[in-house]
Formats: sequence, C-alpha cells, structure tokens
Amino acid sequence: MPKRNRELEKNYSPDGIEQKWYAEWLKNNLFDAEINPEAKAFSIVIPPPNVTGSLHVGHAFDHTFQDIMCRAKRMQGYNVLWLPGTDHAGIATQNVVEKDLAKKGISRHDLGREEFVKRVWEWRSVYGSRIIEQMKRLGNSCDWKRERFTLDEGLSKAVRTVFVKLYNKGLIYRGKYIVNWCPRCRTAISDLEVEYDEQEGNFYYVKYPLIEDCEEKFIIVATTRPETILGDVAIAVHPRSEKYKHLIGKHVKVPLGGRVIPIIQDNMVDPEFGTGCVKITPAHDPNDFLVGLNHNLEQIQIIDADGIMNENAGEYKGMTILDARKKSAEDLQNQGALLKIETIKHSVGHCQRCGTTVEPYLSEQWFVKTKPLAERGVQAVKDGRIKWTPEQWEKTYFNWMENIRDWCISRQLWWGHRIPAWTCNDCGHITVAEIDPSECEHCHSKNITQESDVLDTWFSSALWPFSTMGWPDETPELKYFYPTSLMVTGFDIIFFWVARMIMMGLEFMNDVPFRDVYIHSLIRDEHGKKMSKSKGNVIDPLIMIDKYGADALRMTLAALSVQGRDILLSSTRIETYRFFMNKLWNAARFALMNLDDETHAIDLENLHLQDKFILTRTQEIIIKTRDLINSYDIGTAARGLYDFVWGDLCDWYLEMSKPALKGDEGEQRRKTSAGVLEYVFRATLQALHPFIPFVTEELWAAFGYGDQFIMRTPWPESNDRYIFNDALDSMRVLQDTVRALRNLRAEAHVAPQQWLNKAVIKISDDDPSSLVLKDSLNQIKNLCRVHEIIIESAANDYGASLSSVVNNFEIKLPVGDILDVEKEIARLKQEVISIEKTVSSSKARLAKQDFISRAPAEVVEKERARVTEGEAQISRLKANINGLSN
RNA sequence: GGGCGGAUAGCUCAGCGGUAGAGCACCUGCCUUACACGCAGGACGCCACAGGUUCGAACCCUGUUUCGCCCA
Repeated sequence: MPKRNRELEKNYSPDGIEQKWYAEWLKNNLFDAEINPEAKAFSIVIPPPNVTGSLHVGHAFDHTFQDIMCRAKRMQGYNVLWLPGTDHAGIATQNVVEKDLAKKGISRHDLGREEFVKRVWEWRSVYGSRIIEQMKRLGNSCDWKRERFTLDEGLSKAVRTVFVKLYNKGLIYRGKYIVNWCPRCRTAISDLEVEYDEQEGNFYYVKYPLIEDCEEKFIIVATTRPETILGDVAIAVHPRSEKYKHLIGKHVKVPLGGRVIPIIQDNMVDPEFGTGCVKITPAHDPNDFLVGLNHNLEQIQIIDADGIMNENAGEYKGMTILDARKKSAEDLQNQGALLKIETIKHSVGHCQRCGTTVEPYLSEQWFVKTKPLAERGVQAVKDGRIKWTPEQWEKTYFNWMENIRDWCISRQLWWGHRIPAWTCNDCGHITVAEIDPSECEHCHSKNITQESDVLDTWFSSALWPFSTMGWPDETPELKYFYPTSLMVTGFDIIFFWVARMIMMGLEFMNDVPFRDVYIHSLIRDEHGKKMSKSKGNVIDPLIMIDKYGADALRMTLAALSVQGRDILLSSTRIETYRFFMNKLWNAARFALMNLDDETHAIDLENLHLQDKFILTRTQEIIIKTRDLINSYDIGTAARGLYDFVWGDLCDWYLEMSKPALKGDEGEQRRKTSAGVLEYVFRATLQALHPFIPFVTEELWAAFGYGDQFIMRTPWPESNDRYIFNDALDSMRVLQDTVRALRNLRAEAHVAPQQWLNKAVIKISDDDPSSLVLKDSLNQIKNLCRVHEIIIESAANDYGASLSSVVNNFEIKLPVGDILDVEKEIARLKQEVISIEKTVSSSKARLAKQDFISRAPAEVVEKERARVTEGEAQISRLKANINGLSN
C-alpha cells in the first residue's frame, strides 16, 4: 500500500532534491551498463568534451538530448550504455599550463619535456574533472565507471595500434608540405582548425621590371602580402591570356632583393582577378606551393616558425610579418615600384584555439591519406548502414568526404600521443612500431631518435567509439555495444568527429561506429547571436541550474529543440519551464491531497466524461511520446507533454474531477476517480521522467512508490480499454460550452469568484450534444460557477440575457438589469458579421462545380455543414438582437 | 563562386494541401482552499514578394528579395 506524502511544499524548489536523487541513483548503480546478450543493447559514446573546458549551454543541450534518449531507452527495456569521458585537447591544455607557468616566469623549455608533461598531468588531476562534475549537475545518466580519457593507457594503446597499421598500409606518410601554422601555438594545425573571417586588407599593385626588351617595361602584380615578395620565384600568367601570353618565358626582376625570376604559364591563374597575373611564393602560399611543385621551382622560406622574418629576408630579418609588410610597402614606394594600394575584402585564416592569423608554412609533417578511408565512409551512408537525422546533413557529409584532403596529424607540442616513429641517425630509415624499438629495423643501429611531434587530439577522438570499449582487445563490451546506436552532436562537429569516426570505425572495426547520427543545431542568444565570452551574451548552464533547477533547463532545451533551425535561448525562456515544474508539482500536490493510501481499481462502468477523456489522452501521450523520442523528435515530445499536463490534465481534468474526489458523487465515484487520477499521474510522471528526471523521481516517491526508482520503471504500456473513441469529441462540446459561458460572464463583468444563479442552454432534444451536456451538468456548474443550468429545447423566456451560439445550440445568461443592451446588440451584430463571412465563403466554394466533383466527399460535406450551422447561428443571433431591440 | 537553411501575431517559434496555433510580452477582471511560479477572459496575422500547379496553397513547383551558416 503506497504511503503518500501529503506534506509537499506549496512551491517546488529543486534545491537539495536534485543532489539527493543524483546521489541515490549513483549509490544504487542505476547508470551502470550491463552486458547481457539476452537483452537488447542501446549505446551512446559521449562526444568527448575538451578536458580544459567547462560545461557551456551547447554541451547542456547535447547532453540533455542524449540523456533523454538513454533514460527513455532504459525504460523501454534496453540495456543502456552511455559512455562518458573527455579528450586531452593538445593545444588548449598545453596553453593553459604554459600560461600558469608563465605567471611564475617559467617556460616549458625551462622544465624540459618530461617534467612539463608531468605538470600537465598534475593540472589534469586537479582540474580535469570539473566538466565531469558539471555534467552530473545536469543529471547525465552516464556510466561513470567507464569514464575514459583520450590520453589514458588503453586509448593510447589504440592510438599506437592505429598509427602503425595505417603507416604499414601506406595511409600515413611524412613529407615536407605547406601546412596551416599557428605562429603563437608554434604548431601545425589541420585545415579544420582554421577559421576564416572576411577582413579588410590592402591590395598592393607592384611593378616588376622586365629584363628582356619588350613593348612594355614592366608587369604589374597585385598582392595582399608584399613582404612575401622576398620569397618570389616566378610570375604566373594564364596560358591563354591575351594580355600576357607573349611574355611567357621572359623574366622579371623582383623589386625587393633584385633576383631575376621567370614568367611561367599555369591554369591556376584567374585572368579576371587582380591584374590577371600572380607572383609565386611556394614557401608561403598553399596554391603557390602546388604551382611550385608542378614547375620545379625553388622554395625560398623567408618567415620562421615564430612568424619572424629570417636570414633569407635580408635587411628585413628579425621583423614581424606586419612590420615587414609595412616596410616593404614603404621600400617599394620609395623606389617607385608601388603603383597603388586598393582596399579589398579577403578572407583570412585564424587559429581556432588562439585567434592568431594562420601562416602557410613549409615544414616536415605527418599526414593521413584520407581518400581511401573516405570512400568507405561515403559508401556506408549510401548503403543506409548509417542514417542521418535530419537527413539533409548527409549532403554536407558527402560533399566534404568527396572532396577530402589529406589530414595533417602532427603537432609540434609536448602534450599528446607522441608519434611512434624513430629515425635512424645512421641510415635515415624510419622505424614505426607499437612497442618502443631499441634499434633501427633496417640497419640495426642503436642510434635512433623518436619523432618529437605528437598527434592531433582528434586523431584519438576518431577512435573513441571503439577505443573506449577496450579495442584493440576483443572485449565483451565491443561485442555487445559496438556499433553504438547513436551519435549526437552539433553540425559544427560533423567533420571533426562524425566523419573521422566513421572512417576509423570502418577501417579498424570493419563496421560503422554508430547506426544513427543525430545532428542538432546550435544554441544562440535571444537575438540569434552566437554566444561568446567577448560579447558577454553567454548563458552559463550552471548559473541557470542554480537559479531554475536542472529540470527546468533540460525541459527548456528539449522543448525548444527543432530540427534545422538554431535555438534561441534566454533566461525568460527557462523561467517558463521553471513555472511548468511548479505547475506539475502543484498538480501532484493536489492529487496527493485527494488520494487515500489505497490504489483503487478503475471501474470502467463508473466513468464520467473527464475520466474517459483523460484516460484516452493518456494513452495517446504515452504512445506519442515514446514514438517521438524514438524518432529523435524530442522537441515535439516535450511540447506535447507540456500541453498535456497544463491543458488537458490541469485545466480540464483536475478541475472537473474535484467534485467526485471530494466525495460529492458518492463513495464509488470517489474511488474510481482516485483510481483514474493515480493511474494518470503514474503514466504522466513516467513519460516525463526522461526529460525532467529529478522532479519526477521526487514526486514518484511522494506518491509512495519509493521502493522502486521511477528511473527503473518500464515505459507505461497503453491500454485499449482506456481508449474511448467519442470522449474527445464530447469533451470538445463541453469545452466550447464552458468557454462560451465564461466569456459571457466576462462580458457582464462578473467577478470570477462570484456564483451566478442561472444559465440556460437551449438545445434540441435530438442533438447528441444534449446528452453530453446533461451528463456533465455538475462539472459545467463548477467550471462556470453557476448554481443552476437549465438544459431545454423549449423557448422559455428568462428575461434580459446575454447570449452566445455554440455549434447547434445556444447559451443564455440571464443578467437582469445590469445588461447593457446597446453593447450586447453591437456584440451580437459583430458576431453575425463574422459568421456571415465564413458562410458566404463556404457558399462560394460550394457554388463551384469543380469543387463538388473533385474535392473529397467529406470536405464537401464539411463545407455544407458549415453553411447550415452558420445560417442557423445567424438566425438565432438575429432573433436575439430583435428580442433586445424591443 | 558552390551548397544548405530560414523569412508565419510586438518577440521567439510550432504548423507544412481543406478557412492560422503556442509561449512570452500586451489589455480586462480576479489571492475562486493544488498552483499569483496562478486562474478566467481579450486584442493582435494580405503566413517576405511575384508567377505557376490544384476544386482548394502559409504548406507543393519556379523565380525574386532578404537574413544566416558551411565549403572553396
């Protein structure tokens, strides 16, 4: 027998309650994944957040979505694994620790590699769990016992295995190429880690004097980077350029430095852009680099790794790029080589981590040859082995995968997976091995040195779906939970994670890493602006949780989520759902006040309209919510639950049940009503639980079901016996009637709490609505605060009345002297006009032969009914107007 | 330059072939013994523009305008 808690506070406060239940769930190991081949599995690996990070609202959304899925699937009988963890964020973490050291005046070079890495680990042990603790505040039901870190032992082993296998397959290579270089982080970064940004810049028109005797004395080249002129090795023109083709093969003098360089032809030149020819600086521009390779041009490096001009830059040596740019422009000006300067908008790359302008930099780096991997990745989606939601993102994925470029994976950092390659100082051979070798595999020299670079953090993230489950060992986890069921992430991360995980999963597991990908949109501020610390428009989820509770934040994020549109969040939005928690709380409080400690059977023979209505709606909502969650439409699911609880349950069902619950309709009715009430609340709390786990667990206990966690209950089953086909229609009749009557009250300025003596419903005896209304007479009285409702078909006169037409009947509210006749006539006339409008438009339709013959019969019928009903309403209204006029 | 998405009530968004919906904001009454974190009522929309398809279009098609985003 359930022991109800009838002592709920008047207002819900999440303080303490959320912490309490989270601790309880942990204590009872409710998040632990079970490996049980007898049962179906559902698994998600969390997209690992950066270990230096703190939970932002984007994470909160991403995690709320995953948590809803996991909690719902548990209730649906799956063994659920939600595997959490963080990534080691090479550049970011190294930056953080270096900044700390800098405060003490120490550089990482002072410490040396080994000591520095030790310090980073120390930092991680102190601060690395911050974001994990924050996830717990949100209510994440992750299996924390399986928490992983991309740099932990197991994952490092996986990284090494993958590196060696790819290298042996020829899919990893080393070479000197132009890469994106961040001079501040002093490392190469991948294409994906560069963010482009339109900037105003100068376009310098520079004269390069021709050496050979020609008609013209010089050729004009436009460039945004005059300082790189020092590294020019050629001028390129389009082979079919009318303007320049006669100059191909001639030479020019570089205006700075005075070297003589050739004029070459290349298709890459856009004859329409700038002056129609370009200078070629292979060491400092990615396009020029390729041109340089094709034409066997020299690569003159003039800028060093710190973004400082080097010895090849002559008198510019030691200058920063910007100083050199300024000085070169001045020097060109002074020697008359600068024709003009225009301002142009061009896109400039910046380091995603620190914002520094990225330099194209020629250096020795390691790359993954991605094409063969990408082909399989494309195939897996085309085959339907991976399904994208929303589907449109497939295109983005295909587009990237089909135009994929090799991935620069080496980073000139100390924090990360050190590349397992050793160069022989004697023969130059590179030994790549899973276990640190003691000699060169080629010449057996012991004089070998390990590569100092580490791997891109995302290299290890790409392995996350299987490395976290123990790969390369064959573990029961892999067998049971791989491929994972779902990957949930934002579209900004499709390439970083999703695409690379797919490639690596197919290559090493020979199967996709996840069956479904759900891509959600980004959260922006209330004005649609991207949240950023510098703009100061960041909504901190932890502050929101403190203020409104995790449930309110979760429900907000869930309800606002729509496919294919950014989510605009503001704290007033969260407040709305905070109010919803209170509404639910008070509805439960009301229920508890009206339930005894027994659970009563629902006597199907003893149900009233409101019972049938809410039972029917409950069946709908549990099915609909389940299906919507399973199709990842949590927004519609959350909004549906909100409307159900606030509208159907609180506004109508609870209000209508009050008399029966009080015992006004006898003991049998009280018991049955209590049975319905309890049943509905159980199902409602269960359906809400994945969205708002804390308050539902608290209320579940308050209802006296504390011997079992709601979290571990099965999803409510729908029951056909609780579906009453005409209950919803009947309810609509009742609702229309009540609204009309309330409207009349408001019209007459009757205070809400004031009881009126009498209202009259004029309805024909054979109208089916008549029975509905008669059956619910008590409810109507209560909802409208009228002592007596007369339902009759006769035309009795009750004196001066306000009136309203509803469907095929009429409501009159006798108000006597207080009736403002003129105002009432005006109101009724207004009503006539509006009904006439719809009637005439319906008539116009019905007059068209095409409509009658082509539209479905039911549509035509509906139109006819509209006319009949409308005309009847008009004549009633007119009769009332006449009555008042006399 | 290529691709994607949006344009619906003052704001934020649902709806996506059968005469427009919610929340917030606004206006009018109310502390009616679950809830003022509330209740009841109200006002507010040529559904961006122009064509087309259809008996019928906010919804489908084609253009245009405009605002975002991604890729080069």
